[in-house]
Amino acid sequence: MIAKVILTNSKHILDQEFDYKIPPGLEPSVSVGMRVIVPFGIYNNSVEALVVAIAHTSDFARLKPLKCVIGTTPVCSGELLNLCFWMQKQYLCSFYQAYKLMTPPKMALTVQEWLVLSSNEITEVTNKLTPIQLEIVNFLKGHDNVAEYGEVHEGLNRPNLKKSIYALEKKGIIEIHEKIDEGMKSLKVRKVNLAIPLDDAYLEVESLFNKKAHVQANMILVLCENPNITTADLVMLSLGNYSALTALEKKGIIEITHSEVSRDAFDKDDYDMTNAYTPTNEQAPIIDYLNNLIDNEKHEKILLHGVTGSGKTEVFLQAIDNCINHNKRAIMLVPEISLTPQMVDRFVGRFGEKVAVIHSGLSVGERFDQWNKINNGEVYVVVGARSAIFAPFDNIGIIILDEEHENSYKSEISPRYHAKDIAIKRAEWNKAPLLLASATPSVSSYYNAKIGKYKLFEMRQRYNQNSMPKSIIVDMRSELFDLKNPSVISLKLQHEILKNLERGEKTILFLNRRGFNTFVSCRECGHVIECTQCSIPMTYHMKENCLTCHYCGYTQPNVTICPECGSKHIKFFGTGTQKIESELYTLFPNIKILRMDFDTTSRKGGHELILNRFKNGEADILLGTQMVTKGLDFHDVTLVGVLAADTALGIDDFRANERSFSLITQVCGRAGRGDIEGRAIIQTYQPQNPTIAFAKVHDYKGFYENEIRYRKRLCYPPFSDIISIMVSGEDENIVSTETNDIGAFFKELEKTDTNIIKILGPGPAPILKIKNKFRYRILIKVSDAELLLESLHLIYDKHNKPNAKTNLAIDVNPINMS
DNA sequence: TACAGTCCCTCG
DNA sequence: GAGGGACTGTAA
Repeated sequence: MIAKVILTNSKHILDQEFDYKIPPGLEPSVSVGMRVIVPFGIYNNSVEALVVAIAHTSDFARLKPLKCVIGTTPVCSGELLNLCFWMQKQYLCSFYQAYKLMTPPKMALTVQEWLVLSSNEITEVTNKLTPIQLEIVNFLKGHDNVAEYGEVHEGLNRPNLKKSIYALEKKGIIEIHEKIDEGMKSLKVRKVNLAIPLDDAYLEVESLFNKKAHVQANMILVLCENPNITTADLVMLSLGNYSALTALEKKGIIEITHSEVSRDAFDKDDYDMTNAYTPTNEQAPIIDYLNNLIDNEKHEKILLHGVTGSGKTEVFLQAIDNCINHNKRAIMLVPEISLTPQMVDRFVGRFGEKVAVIHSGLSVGERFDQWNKINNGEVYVVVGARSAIFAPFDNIGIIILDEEHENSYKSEISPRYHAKDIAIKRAEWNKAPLLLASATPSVSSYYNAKIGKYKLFEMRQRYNQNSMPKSIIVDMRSELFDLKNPSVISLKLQHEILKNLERGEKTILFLNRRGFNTFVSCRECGHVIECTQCSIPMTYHMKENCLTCHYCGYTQPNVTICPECGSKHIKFFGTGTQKIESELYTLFPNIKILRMDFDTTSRKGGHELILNRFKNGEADILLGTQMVTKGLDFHDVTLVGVLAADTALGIDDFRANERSFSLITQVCGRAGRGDIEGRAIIQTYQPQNPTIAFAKVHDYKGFYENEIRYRKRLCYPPFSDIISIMVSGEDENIVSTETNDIGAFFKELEKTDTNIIKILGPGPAPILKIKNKFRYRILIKVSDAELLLESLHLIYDKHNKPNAKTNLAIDVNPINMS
């Protein structure tokens, strides 16, 4: 039998299949989707690989036998394997890149090479060694004749080092040993129990005390009261030590067992179980419809458009419950920023141990254990952000994407996939319904529902019949000139905040910019301080008195003189969350504010901490960036302020309107979830802008009709696909030339290919430089991206060579156009 | 002449 | 990605 494998070692990204003989003894244990170690290359180095097929014949005459199998079960099901191949084609990435998404981090084996000097009597041959070989021998002599390859490489820093090392091995001067490290493993603990009956144990204690072996005696006493505890706990509780422990084990009084424990992502004891409630008139038909699809194993795409607070989550919970009853699995995707403790509470509260939660706050170990639980079928539901769509389930009953319009579902690194597209594939293959839900569906999804590709459900009423918050638009243009208010907080908003303070109600304020000032410039020469590595203005952070680049994180001390002209007249422009915070303290001296942005939440659990403090009434105002717009459900929040509704409108992107509408609607939806009616103040410099006007009255349909006309007229998605081809690299000339080459290819193709609607560029990207890499780009608007894939693969293969000085990124329907 | 560096191809 | 072979460059 022959195994077709693909190397899954980051050092061998070969992206092709290799055939290996399966030694007869291993035949029963090798199957598709399993990890194996194969001998690779002329020296038969051990390399990890994944079995992607098993065949009877091979086109190659001399096959090597594979060395061994890793683990006992496949890490990749047939479905996920197919998904890897599909992604490889669709997203122009390597098999390895796709495979990495489906397995937990740090799972890969590491192979170390140890060099051992085999004899000291090398004086005769020493003369015949080349200088490099001599250096290696001397290095080993200085390290007790043994060193790891990496050490030698670092210590000598010579090119072609391996060549000389293998030459030395051939001469018999050194030996090369491989040491294979297994990577992440399950956490093991040692637990202690009595090996003899309890009565005998007390007799032992007595005799031990008589022998003055107090430590051992105490340890047994503690163990009698606390059976099955860990060795560490026993030593700690009994003030004992490990030598006494081994002594007791040798005497046969206690026994030590090794067991695996799961690194639990959440403590189940902290959650109260909740029960399903009777669905409302709007929820019931959707739940019935989904259950019917689940019962009959029928794939369908459903769009659920439900206003904020309409009880979408209960629909998810009941459909998932039905899946579990059918012994099927469910994937529940939420955007990372709405993966709040509140959200997790509801799922864990309903399904308890049947849920695995995957989020960015998990440690590598926790992630590994969660993945294993899913792969072993121990859990039924996965709740997680984008990458949770690759959960290794093989009997999926439903896939749900909450907030389906969210940008975070699109990966911005290769493979540049959209979780929605993966979800569609997996739902189709599993004959399961796919539920897309949002209060502000993406224009493309709503269009698909309108033309009948998706089944549409709408929920117009808030749960408990609460009304939508009443919104007021404040024209910020008149604020400074007519009302002489220099603050970025309008008089109207100040008034409403005061009202809330008096009544003891809570307020959420949203501003999509962190830091104190958003850019710093010289009043005399107009020079704007930019990041040294990116072509991006630096943001001023007052607390640290420094300038930070929000693209690469580069931080430098604040400037007092212009680095360009030496002038002392430096001015700070633009408003960030820090500035609002300090203005609020000036306006309302006794106010309590919690600021939630990247700067205050970057520590582990920071997000959770702030929300808990707000929940416990420790603040009057929650002020923050996008993080405050999603999924928060606080009943005593009655006022929401959008400080600058037009920040997202100015962006040069066809999705600017869509983004603004959704952001404003979502944040306003945080108000009035309790019994008191909510209010929303929307501050803008463009009060006549239709997007803001539609958002004010929560009119999604009006917004959609307006937007889809604009998209159709200018032939933007969903009426076309946009493909971005980005070349980046440290040398601007090389990057530019390469981009022009690719541009020429498509310009030529455009003459005959009717699929191509328009080509923009080649030219520099709007942000020319990020992290010292220059970026040039070509944008191609096509009727159907699928039809251009073949040409894209041609370009990708030609321009994506290893060791190239440039990097090529092809992105279909990118989220970020800068 | 002997070693070092470079290009290119292959790895099953 | 890494190694080998073929080839080229360079110091003696």
